Amino acid sequence: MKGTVTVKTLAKELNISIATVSKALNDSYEISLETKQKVWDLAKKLKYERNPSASNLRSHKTKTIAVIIPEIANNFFSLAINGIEEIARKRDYHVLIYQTHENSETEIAFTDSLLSGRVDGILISVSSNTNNNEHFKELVKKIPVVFFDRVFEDIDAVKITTDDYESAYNATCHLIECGCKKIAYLFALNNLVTGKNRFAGYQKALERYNMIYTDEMIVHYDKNTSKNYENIKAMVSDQKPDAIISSIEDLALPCYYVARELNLNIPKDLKIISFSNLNTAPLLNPSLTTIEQPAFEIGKEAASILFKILDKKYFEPNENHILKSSLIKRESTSCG
Amino acid sequence: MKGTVTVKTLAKELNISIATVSKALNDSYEISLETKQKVWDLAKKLKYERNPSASNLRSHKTKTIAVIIPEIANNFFSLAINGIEEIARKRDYHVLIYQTHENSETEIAFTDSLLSGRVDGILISVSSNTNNNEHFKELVKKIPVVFFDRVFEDIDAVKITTDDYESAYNATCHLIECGCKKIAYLFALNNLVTGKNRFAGYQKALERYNMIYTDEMIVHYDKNTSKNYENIKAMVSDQKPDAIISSIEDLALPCYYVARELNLNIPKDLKIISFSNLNTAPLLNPSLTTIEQPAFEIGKEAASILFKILDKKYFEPNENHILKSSLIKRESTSCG
DNA sequence: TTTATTTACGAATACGTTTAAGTAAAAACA
DNA sequence: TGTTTTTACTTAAACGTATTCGTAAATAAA
Repeated sequence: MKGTVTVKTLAKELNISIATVSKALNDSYEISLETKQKVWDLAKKLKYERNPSASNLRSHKTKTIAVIIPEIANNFFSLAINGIEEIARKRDYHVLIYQTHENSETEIAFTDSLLSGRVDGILISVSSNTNNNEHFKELVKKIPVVFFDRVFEDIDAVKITTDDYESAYNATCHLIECGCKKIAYLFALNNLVTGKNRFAGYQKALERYNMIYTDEMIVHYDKNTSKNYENIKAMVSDQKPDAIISSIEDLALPCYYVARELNLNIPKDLKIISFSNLNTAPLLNPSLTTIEQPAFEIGKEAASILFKILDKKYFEPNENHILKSSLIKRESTSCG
Repeated sequence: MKGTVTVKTLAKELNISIATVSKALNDSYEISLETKQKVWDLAKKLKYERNPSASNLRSHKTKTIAVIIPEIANNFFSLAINGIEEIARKRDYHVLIYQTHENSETEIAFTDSLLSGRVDGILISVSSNTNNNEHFKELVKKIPVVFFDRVFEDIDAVKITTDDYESAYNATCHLIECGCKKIAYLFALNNLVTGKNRFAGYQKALERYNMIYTDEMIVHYDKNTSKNYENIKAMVSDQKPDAIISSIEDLALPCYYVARELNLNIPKDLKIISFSNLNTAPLLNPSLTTIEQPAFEIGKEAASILFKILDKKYFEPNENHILKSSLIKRESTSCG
């Protein structure tokens, strides 16, 4: 690259050594303020930008973090990235994005490739059909990793989650208190604590009110979008539940279509409640009762913790930070 | 880093030079298949991962692109990133994300910092209050850049846009044909061709039907969300339009709230149409007529073109690729 | 056979930065 | 005064890879 301005350029121009220039740029105590100022001024004038590759190679710091998520085109994850980006920005860190599309192999390929020293740390929300946590157990030994929202239980790393159990429990109670007798459940993330806790909260609430569920009332998430629609439709037709709890946003919207198709009135014939960060929830027809996760805050928290680890100011890897979700009651569960 | 496996490790193990190892890893014709195979096998066995910093430093190729957008938590942009990521994935490229939050200075800081050789190319959808295209004129001389959706007219670079003029024209005609007599316009992106074209399409349609608009019927986008709501409400109260065209999604939802507040029935009293990629548009109350941009395809196209440029297989920088949006008519504009 | 060409590799250097180690001069101390 | 310490720099060696150039052996051409 001709014309590139490097430390050499600055050094030659100022008649000092490149070491001095480098140290001045890094605001080292070894350099006099006078010299630093000269270097900074010239650097600004010549629009010097430190070559990140050279810097990384020497210092082993990349000022880059990776975010691995299932899907970016999802309200929850894009809000989380928003939070992550905000924190990264303050620290002048760069953010790499990787989408797994819920594919476990892709996920492994990403994490493996990130071990080459491309990033300082990783934020990950694991793919729903990952059941191999052995791989992650190895990963966390090699590079700082913070898990958020979709996490494993027995991994020696910091995890940021929401109160999945409690919020599912509360949501179910809300339905029961509205008089629902048969509450179906749309099950997703079943091999992650996230999904397990949500389901457990649902179960516990039923138990408390001496209610039961059968396997026929549970619809499991399918990668195939139209399959999901079909499965929900079949379940609703067969079982005729008077309420549905959806453990993820993607399964809530099909419910609306199913209700229309089967001529069921929401909330009269069928009440719906879903984990969701849809900002149009209040405007839906009818407006959707949601369990809203603090997605932005989760992102911020995850990134903050990661940076604390990178700063070596944090030494409790096996900790679970739990943020509170909020149940926002709307028309889709209005009583009577 | 102790224990890191480098070319040196492989070379020592196989009793060959590091040059040979490096060439073998890059599948050079200079190396015999036999040797290559030995290197590949050992690399796999030892889980060798090429150090990207060292590689970049030497080769000046980063296998990384940057995406600069106003907001990630926006359906259009997250879908676009999705498309970009898909293409990048196929090429084993890494994707850095930067959010400007519609701040022009942030935008300039990002692009400047990216000139340090951190990325091979840039995809950008410019911030709405950027009116300084001089900066971008300089930028495109220094690094491959592809603009998408939010673009400038007179920049010597490839631009990927949608048929903003035509789709705004068609949308306006649709309203007029429904009998609307007074069509208000929510104006955004006014210093970009994108915004200008949309407005021009609106104007042209009115003109064709010998209709007029006054400045009072135009609401300009404000950074402040609640201001937007207030401005729209004031305009609707004062002007009593029978239809609104919103040039961006963010201004469409406030219309729903305003209509509720003012007790106006959509579509009877007020028809609404908006540029939008909301996947809940069909489920809103009432469902929203949208001009839907092929966001995913725009991302794919932008990334594809960027890679062609990086491959030196593309030499028409000043070209505008126009993809078609689709007008999806729903209840918010239903006639009679 | 001799000569020219091809094949397969190695030595050495450069990419731009950081940093350990060394040093002269200035300042502080005895 | 001489001695130690501090200040402000410089020298030189890395970090891990890619690449130019050189070369010995193998093959082809004469």
